[in-house]
Amino acid sequence: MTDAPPPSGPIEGLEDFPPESDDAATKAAVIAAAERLFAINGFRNVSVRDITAEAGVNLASVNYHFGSKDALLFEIFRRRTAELNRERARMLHEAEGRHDGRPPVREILAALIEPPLRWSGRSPARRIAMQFIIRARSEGAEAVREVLRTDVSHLRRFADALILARPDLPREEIYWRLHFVLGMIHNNRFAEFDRLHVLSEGLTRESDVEALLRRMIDFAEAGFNA
Amino acid sequence: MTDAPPPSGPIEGLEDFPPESDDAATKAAVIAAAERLFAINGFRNVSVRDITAEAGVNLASVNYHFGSKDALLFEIFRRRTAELNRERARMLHEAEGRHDGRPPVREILAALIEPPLRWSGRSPARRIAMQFIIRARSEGAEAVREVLRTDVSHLRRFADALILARPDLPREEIYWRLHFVLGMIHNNRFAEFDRLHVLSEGLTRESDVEALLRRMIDFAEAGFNA
DNA sequence: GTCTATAGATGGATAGAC
DNA sequence: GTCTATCCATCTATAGAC
Repeated sequence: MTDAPPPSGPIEGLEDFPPESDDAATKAAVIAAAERLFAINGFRNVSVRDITAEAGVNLASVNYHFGSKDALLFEIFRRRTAELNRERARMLHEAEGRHDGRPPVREILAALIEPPLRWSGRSPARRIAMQFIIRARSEGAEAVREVLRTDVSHLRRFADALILARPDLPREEIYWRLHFVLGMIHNNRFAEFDRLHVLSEGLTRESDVEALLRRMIDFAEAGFNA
Repeated sequence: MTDAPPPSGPIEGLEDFPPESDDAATKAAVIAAAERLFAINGFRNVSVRDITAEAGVNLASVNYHFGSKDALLFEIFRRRTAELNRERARMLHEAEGRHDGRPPVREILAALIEPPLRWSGRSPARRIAMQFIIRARSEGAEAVREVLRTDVSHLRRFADALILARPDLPREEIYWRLHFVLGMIHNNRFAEFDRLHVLSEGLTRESDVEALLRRMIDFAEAGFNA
């Protein structure tokens, strides 16, 4: 399963969960290892044994610190999505500041799209975190799916901003178009990029995040203003 | 796992795999049951025991007829996607016939979007089939992912048609926009619809397939022509 | 070709010593 | 809090009688 378990020393992806005690160091190592393995191999292909081996900690520590494998996944998912949505909210807030509380559609969409895109292009740790979120969304256990189905708090303000920006559109239309934009975002998986790469015979390069970002926002804005 | 194992009699979803012999009847029952359970509960939450119980056949028959659980999933996936892509190809072919071999962007996108959308809205069996495809795409085993990554034969003619329709656009741009449209399509899952329903406070009704179809094509066309 | 019984492997979780 | 050893449930896959 894992080909290159890192020895000791600083663990990739740890930067966002700085250990504050010896206890927290173990938790952080487990989280970093689990996030990486889940992101790369998928949830059902990673066992607790894989995680603890990769983290260089004891097999029992997952259950000791998190309660269960599912609870571990859930905790990582909540942390990462909270972090991501904070970035999005901040960008939206800034756009509102620039436009008297009524930013145009393009800036609202940029606030929604940019953070996940930048995560995908920044450090390896960030790319891992983003792929983890994307995979957890579709492969996660019941708890994750429950949150997905019912927690829309982070989307509410985006929907409201869009309604304010386009008061002429029926609200129903706004929601659907937001749904389409989210679909575009969630489709940014490794596998889909690979496929696109094959189809385009190497023409598409997802590593050029700035270009991809511009393309996505152009497309989404035009669709939204159809 | 399964709450209502159907008794004997015609099995839902069987219509597309008409049994041609007694032997094929068992295969068809297994396929129908597996497709339904996978679509509703997800791949990792359905065991071979669940499938054979639901199908009313012997536990061993999955391995006897298909070789393994993974191979069963793979066979259903191949059948269904082949069927779906035949419909898409036919629609594209017809559009080409109407426009001297160079249909406009809107009709090309319609040929891509309409079949999966109509599956989602037609019979319960078709809706199940569509959800199965969507779930298998993200939860499937290695064989499915391998096909996803490398098999682009069904997309090739759509990409070519789009290039022909928009010779002014860089080909790279065409491929990316096609990727965005595919993202919109793949996002039509039960869970996403549920979430949208919560967000819109019941305003969105995915059961109105005609309206959703028009919305999707409008959005995609505008995005493509940005 | 069906079915029962079970092999064989995996993996989540935990007890209990340190 | 860590670690080893191990329990135990679950599941896929198969052997072998019919």
